[in-house]
Amino acid sequence: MMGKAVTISEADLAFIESYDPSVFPPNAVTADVILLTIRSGRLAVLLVERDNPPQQGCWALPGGHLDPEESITQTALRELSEKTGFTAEPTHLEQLQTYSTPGRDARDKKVRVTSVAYLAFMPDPGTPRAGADTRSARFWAVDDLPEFNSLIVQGEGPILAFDHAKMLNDGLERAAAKLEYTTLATAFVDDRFTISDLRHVYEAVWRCDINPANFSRKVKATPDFIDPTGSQRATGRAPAGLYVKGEADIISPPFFRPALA
Amino acid sequence: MMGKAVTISEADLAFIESYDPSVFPPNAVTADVILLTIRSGRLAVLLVERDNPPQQGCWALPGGHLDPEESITQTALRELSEKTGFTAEPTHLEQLQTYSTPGRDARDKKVRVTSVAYLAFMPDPGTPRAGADTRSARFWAVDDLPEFNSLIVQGEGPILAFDHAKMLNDGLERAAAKLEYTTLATAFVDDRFTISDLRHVYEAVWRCDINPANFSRKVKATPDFIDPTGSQRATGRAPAGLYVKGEADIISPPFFRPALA
DNA sequence: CGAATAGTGTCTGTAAGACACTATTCC
DNA sequence: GGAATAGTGTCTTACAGACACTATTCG
Repeated sequence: MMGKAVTISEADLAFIESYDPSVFPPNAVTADVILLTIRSGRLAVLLVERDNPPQQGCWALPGGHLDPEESITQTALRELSEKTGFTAEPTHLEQLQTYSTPGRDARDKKVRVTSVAYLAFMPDPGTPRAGADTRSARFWAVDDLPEFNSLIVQGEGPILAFDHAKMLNDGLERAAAKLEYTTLATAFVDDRFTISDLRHVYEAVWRCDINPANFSRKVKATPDFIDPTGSQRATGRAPAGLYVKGEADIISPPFFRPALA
Repeated sequence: MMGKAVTISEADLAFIESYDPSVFPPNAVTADVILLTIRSGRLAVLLVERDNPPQQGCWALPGGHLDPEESITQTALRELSEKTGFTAEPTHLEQLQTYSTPGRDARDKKVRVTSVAYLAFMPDPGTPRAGADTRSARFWAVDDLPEFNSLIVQGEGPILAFDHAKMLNDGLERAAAKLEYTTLATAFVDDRFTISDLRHVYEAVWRCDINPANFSRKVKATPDFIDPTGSQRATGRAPAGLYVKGEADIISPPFFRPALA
């Protein structure tokens, strides 16, 4: 559903003319992107190594400031492209949550920094190149990141800047939840894929094993989840059918992930 | 899980000293609250009639500007209290989404206005009183609001300001979805409630009839959803057991709402 | 051949939903 | 008594998950 276009009345035009925005305190608004992909069967997230203060040398989610004429979603896409050199857009992008706790960014001492986090999925886009303000950029397997709620030991993994560990955690939970009732697993695989490819997405995001027989049957029984192409992929041990994403965005009944261990 | 507390290094302190926030364009950040309750068995939302431009005379979600020292969640609670006179806090408050499309607020001509929408639930708190900048404040039954995606005819219902119709729509969808897999229906009823009370919440939010027999059995079979108090309420036709909310926040397996008609 | 993968058949346990039926209270 | 509400019993259907089994390809 679209919002109704806002028309500006004459009374409002007059008001705006005389409106003084400086009566309200200044704010900075940024967008940060949690870009997830599957590499070597493992769930991985894109991080950039900061080349400037604050938190110079820490690893952070790619992101940056909202420009005046762009939507915050456009900010997310622009920063992702600028910081990583990727030309392809993610196959899925959704807003996750907004983080605005006072003190989350050291710059809060001068201006309040509110960040809108985005969650993005795409098939493995290859190796990023470091962009503006970044020392390096790479995918990290989520399993290789330090436990978010334990002490971080130098050298064992990247140190995450700001509250990005919390953002990432929220994003991983959202991703796992969304695979239950949507067809978003297809956002992680190439245009044409096998049912095994799709199952590997579920296994990576949910961190569990899934029975191939039951999964195959369930995917094929869900209306408009996947459409057969008729062709087969013969690179594996046995030939497997190739499919494309179907029309459905919501799957009903849902796929349930196993209860947490 | 908590985010790691951010400690500020000496390098960052020096950086912050010299940091000039005016290199980034100015922004306004606001919080708007979608407060839902059940009145006379119908789902209702709190709206305030604007007494100042822009969109003077339109109905809007209660909300306002982020103060420098508060979290955006605190902004939501403060504005709700200021605009309606309610002293009790909602029994549930969660962040919904952030709205930042250029042009969503006429003040965008001077300063970009980004709004963080919150979704709140509580038992019927009675009649609000209009606060600062508001001509009046009242609950509207959601069914009595004009269709969001049709032309709004003057006099048939409140005209919603800004993109608040879209926010409300997103909030209603979130509320309906959350009743499926959480125990949040209890946030709409008093401390002690009957199973019928709880069923009426589901019926109002999902806008459907639910079989009382199956609902009763399912609620009682879900571990830690509700705890019996031992006492009974005798105001209805037949005595009904009184319950309080149990420990669980998530229900598994979920309650499914009927497929959309 | 043996190992690995793709996929079918079949069985079991759980749960949603339909509905008949009983019990209690108010009018 | 009659109407409305609270709650139990029971039956049917659907589906998740377990697992045996077949088919195909690669080494």
